[in-house]
Amino acid sequence: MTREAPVVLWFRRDLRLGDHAALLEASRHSKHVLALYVLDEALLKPGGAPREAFLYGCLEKLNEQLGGRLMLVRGEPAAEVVRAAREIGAAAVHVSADTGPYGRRRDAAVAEALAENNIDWVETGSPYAVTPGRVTKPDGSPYRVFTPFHRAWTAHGRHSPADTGPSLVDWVVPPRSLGIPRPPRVSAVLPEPGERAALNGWHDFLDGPIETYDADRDRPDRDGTTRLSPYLRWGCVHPRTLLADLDGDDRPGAKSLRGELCWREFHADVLWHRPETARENYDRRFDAMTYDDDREAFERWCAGRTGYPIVDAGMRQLLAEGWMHNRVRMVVASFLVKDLHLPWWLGARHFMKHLVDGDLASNQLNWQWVAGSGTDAAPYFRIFNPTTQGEKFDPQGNYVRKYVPELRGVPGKAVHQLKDRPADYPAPMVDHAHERRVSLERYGKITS
DNA sequence: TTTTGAGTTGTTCGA
DNA sequence: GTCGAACAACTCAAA
Repeated sequence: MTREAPVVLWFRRDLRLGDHAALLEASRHSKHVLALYVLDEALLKPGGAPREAFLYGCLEKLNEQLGGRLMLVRGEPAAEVVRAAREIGAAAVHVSADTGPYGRRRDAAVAEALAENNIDWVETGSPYAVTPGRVTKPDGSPYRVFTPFHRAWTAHGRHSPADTGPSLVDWVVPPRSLGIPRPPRVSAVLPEPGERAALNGWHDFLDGPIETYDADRDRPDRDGTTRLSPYLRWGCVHPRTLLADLDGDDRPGAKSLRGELCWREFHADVLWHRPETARENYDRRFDAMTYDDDREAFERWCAGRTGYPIVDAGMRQLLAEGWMHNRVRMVVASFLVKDLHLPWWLGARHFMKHLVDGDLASNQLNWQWVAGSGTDAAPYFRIFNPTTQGEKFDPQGNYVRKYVPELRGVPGKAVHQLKDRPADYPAPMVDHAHERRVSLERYGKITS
C-alpha cells in the first residue's frame, strides 16, 4: 500500500480525534486524510436548536484540533460526499458506522453513489463499545430484556482504545469549505462543547463523584451524574474510552456507570433490530391503547405548569439547560403518559426538540419503557407518584426551588406537598390517585 | 423438555 | 411509621 492516494474521513457522530477506530483505519490506507462534515438538513431540521448550537460548538472545536482543516459542506450527503471525494481524488471514504434508521438509509445511498465512482466505502467501529446487532442470544435472535443483554454484553469482548495520536496523518487542506454556521440563539445555557471538555468532565468525575455515583445519580438535587450524555451523543468521547478507564474497577459507582452505558447500548441494539420503534410501539398490543387528545394539557406539561412541583421543576430544567436529570425524566414521562393519558411520542418529540443530548435510540426507547410499550419486563402497575418521588429523591426540596421560583419561599420538603400555594403557582391539574386508576383500567383493556 | 426464578428505576393497602 | 404482600404476563437462562 502506497498510502499516497488521499482518503476522506467523513465525521458524523464521532466528533473527536482520540480513540477513533475509523481514523486509525483511514491512516492505514493513507497518510493524507481529508476531514469532512456534511450539514444535512434532514438531520438538522427535526433536531432542536440547543442540539444544533452544541453541534456547531463541537465542529468549531474539532476544526481547531485539525488546524483549521475541517471541510464543511451543506447538502444532500450522497451528492456532497462523492463531490468532495472526487475533488481530492480520494480512493476511499472512511466512516464510523451510524446504526440509526436514518443513518443506515443515508449510508446505503452514499456507499452506492461512491461505488459508481469507484471509491471505496469503509466502515470501522460505531458509536458503541459493542456495535448494535453483535450481542445476540445463542440462536442469533436479539434480546428483549435488559438483564440478559447486560450479561451477554459484559461477556462480549471489547476492543482496546484506538491509539490515535495527533500526528497520525497529514490532514488534507480542504479544496473549499463553508464557515461553521453561527449557532442559533438558544435561551438554554449549554455545556462547553468538544472533545477536550468531554475528557475534562470525565476526569473530574473520576476524581470524586464516581465514589458515590451509585446513590447520587438518583438525586436531582445533587450534581452526581457524569453529564457526559451530550458528548456521547456527538461522539466527543467514545464509551470504549470510558469503559477502559473503569476496567477492573469494582466499586459500586463504577459498576453502576457500566450499567448505564450498557442501557445506552441496549437501546441502540433494540433500535437496530426494530428501526420502526423510533415511531411505533415496541409492544404492538399498545396500538390498541386509548390516549386522550388534550392540547392544553400537553402545553401545560411542556411549560412546567402542572401544579406538581417535581414535574414542573424537571420541565423547566429542560428548557433552561437543554438537559434534565434522569430520575426526573422518568417522573415527568410517567406523568404525561399515566396521569395525563397522552401518547409517549408527544413527550418524546418535545424531549428531542429541547435536549442537547437527544439521542433517538435512548430517547424513544426510554419513553416506551416508561409508557409500558417498551422492553420493560417489569410490572405495568409501576406508576410514579410525583409527590412521593419528589419527597424521596429531592428530600429538602432544593431541586424544586432551583427551577420553580414561585416556590422559593416554601421551606424544605414542604414544596412537595403544598398547603398554601403561592398565588402564581397553579393547583394540581389532575388528581394523581384518580388518574392512576384510569391508567390501570385502560391497561387492563389491552392486555386481557 | 419442563420447571423455576428473577427481572433498573413503584405504589398502595392493611397489619 | 414500618413492613410485607399484592399488583399480569412474559422473557430468558439455569436447573
